[in-house]
Amino acid sequence: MNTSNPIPIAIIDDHTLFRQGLISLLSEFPEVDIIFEASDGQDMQQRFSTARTIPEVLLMDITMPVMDGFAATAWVRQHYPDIHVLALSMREDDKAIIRMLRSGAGGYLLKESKALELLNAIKTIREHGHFLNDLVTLRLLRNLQSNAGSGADLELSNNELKFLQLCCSELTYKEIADQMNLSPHTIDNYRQEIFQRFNIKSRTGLVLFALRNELISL
Amino acid sequence: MNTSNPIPIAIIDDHTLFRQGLISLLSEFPEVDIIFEASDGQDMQQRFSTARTIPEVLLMDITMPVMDGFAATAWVRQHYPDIHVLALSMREDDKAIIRMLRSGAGGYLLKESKALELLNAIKTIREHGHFLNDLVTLRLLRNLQSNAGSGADLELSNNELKFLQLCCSELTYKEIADQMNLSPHTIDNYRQEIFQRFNIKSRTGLVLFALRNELISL
DNA sequence: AATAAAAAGGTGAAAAACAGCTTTTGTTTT
DNA sequence: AAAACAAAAGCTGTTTTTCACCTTTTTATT
Repeated sequence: MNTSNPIPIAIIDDHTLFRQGLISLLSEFPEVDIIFEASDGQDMQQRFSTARTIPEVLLMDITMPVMDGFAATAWVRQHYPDIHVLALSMREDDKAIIRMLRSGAGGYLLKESKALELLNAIKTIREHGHFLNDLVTLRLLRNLQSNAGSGADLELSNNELKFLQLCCSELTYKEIADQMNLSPHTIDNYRQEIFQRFNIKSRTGLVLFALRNELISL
Repeated sequence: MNTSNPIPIAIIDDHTLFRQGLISLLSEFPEVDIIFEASDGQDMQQRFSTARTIPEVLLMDITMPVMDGFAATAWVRQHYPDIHVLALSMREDDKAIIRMLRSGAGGYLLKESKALELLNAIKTIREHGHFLNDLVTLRLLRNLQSNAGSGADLELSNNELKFLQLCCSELTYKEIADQMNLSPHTIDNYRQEIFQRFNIKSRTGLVLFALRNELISL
C-alpha cells in the first residue's frame, strides 16, 4: 500500500518561504501528496473543517503566532487520533522536544535535516505512528535521568516564587525581606531551602535558575 | 540585461531542509540561477575559493554554527565589494536587523515572506545594492531615535567580555580569576570598572546586564 | 494535643563590594 | 628617541552581603 497511493500530508508553519520551499521540494516525491498548508494552529483548524480529504501526517512547526505547535498538536491528536504529527523545528532544546512529544507528536525532526530523512520520517511515522531518531531518544533518556535524580518538578510556593523573582534584581536579601514584609531570616530560610532543593550554591545561581525556568522575563 | 541572463545567487543557511526547499522553489524562476549553497560562513568561504562563477547576490541566514551571518556578511563585503547580501532570517528584533545591516547587508527579509517578495528583493538588491522594506526602515528609524537618547553603545574588551560571561555562573571571582589566569585583583578592577561604567551595583546586576545585552545565552 | 510547616531569630566564616594606590605595557605625540 | 598618555594589571585594606548551621516561636492541620 505504500507504493500504491501517496501519503496525504499537511504543512503547518508560519514562515511562508519555508512552507513554499518545502512544498516545492516534496512535490518531487510521488510518495507524498500535500493536502493543505496552514500558517498556524488556528489556520489549520479551519483547513480541517473545509478540506475535502484529510491528511495522515502533519509536518508541524513549534513557534507560531496565535496558536503554536504544542496546542495545535494536542488539538489534532484529540480530534483526529489517527493523524500523526511530525514536529519540524529548528529548536533542539530538551524543553521543546519533550513538550512536543508530550503534546502527542510521534517524531521530531530538525529543519537542518535532509530531504530524504524527512521523507523517511514521514513514511515511518505513517506506518508505525512514531519516528524515533537519535535526537529524540537521547533527549527522552536525559529527561528521564534528570527527573529521576532530582525528583521534584519545580513546585514553588507563592512566596518562593516572589522571592526568586525579586532575586533577579540588585536588591539585597534584606531589601527583599522589606519588600515582602518578612524578616530577613525568613528570606534566608527560603534561600537555603531552594538552594538545597535545586542544588544551587549562590545568588547568581538563583538568577540563572529563575531565568532558565522562565520564572521571570528579561 | 535583467531579462537576458539570470542573476547568479548563493544560499547560506544551516538548515538543510530550508536550503533545499528554497532551491527547489527558486528553480522555478528563470530570473535566478543558484551558483552554490553553504551551511555556514566558513563553508561559504570554501565555496568561494572553488566556485567557477561568483554569485551577485547572497541569501544569508543569521544564526549559524561556526561562522554566523554577521561575520560571513562582513567577510564577503570586504573581499567581494560587488556582491550584495540579502539577509534572510526569522529574527525580527532590532538588534539582529541593525547588526546585519551594519555588517554590510543591503536588505533584510523575513522567512515568512512570500516567494515573489524574495524574487523582487533579489532583483532590487542586484540593481540598486539595497532593498528597503517597511521592516528595515522602521527599525532603522527606531534605532536612530533610541540611540539619540541613550548614546553609549557597550564597548567591551575581550577580557571584560569573558569576565562577564564567567560571571553568569556560580564561580566566585577568585575562581574566575583562576580560569582566566589572572590575579583576583585584576578581576576586581574589571568588576569595578564595569560597575561604574554601566551603573551596576552587584554581581546579580552583572548577570542581568550580560543577559539583557545577549552577551551570553542561557 | 500532636504534628507539620512557616516565620523569626542568632552566630561565624566566606565572598562580594568598595576605596585608594602603584607598576607595567603599549600607543600616540613631539 | 623621549615624553606623554591611556589602558591593563597588580596590590592592600575595610565594610557589607552572602552563606551555612542551628534554635525558637508562631501558625495552621489533623
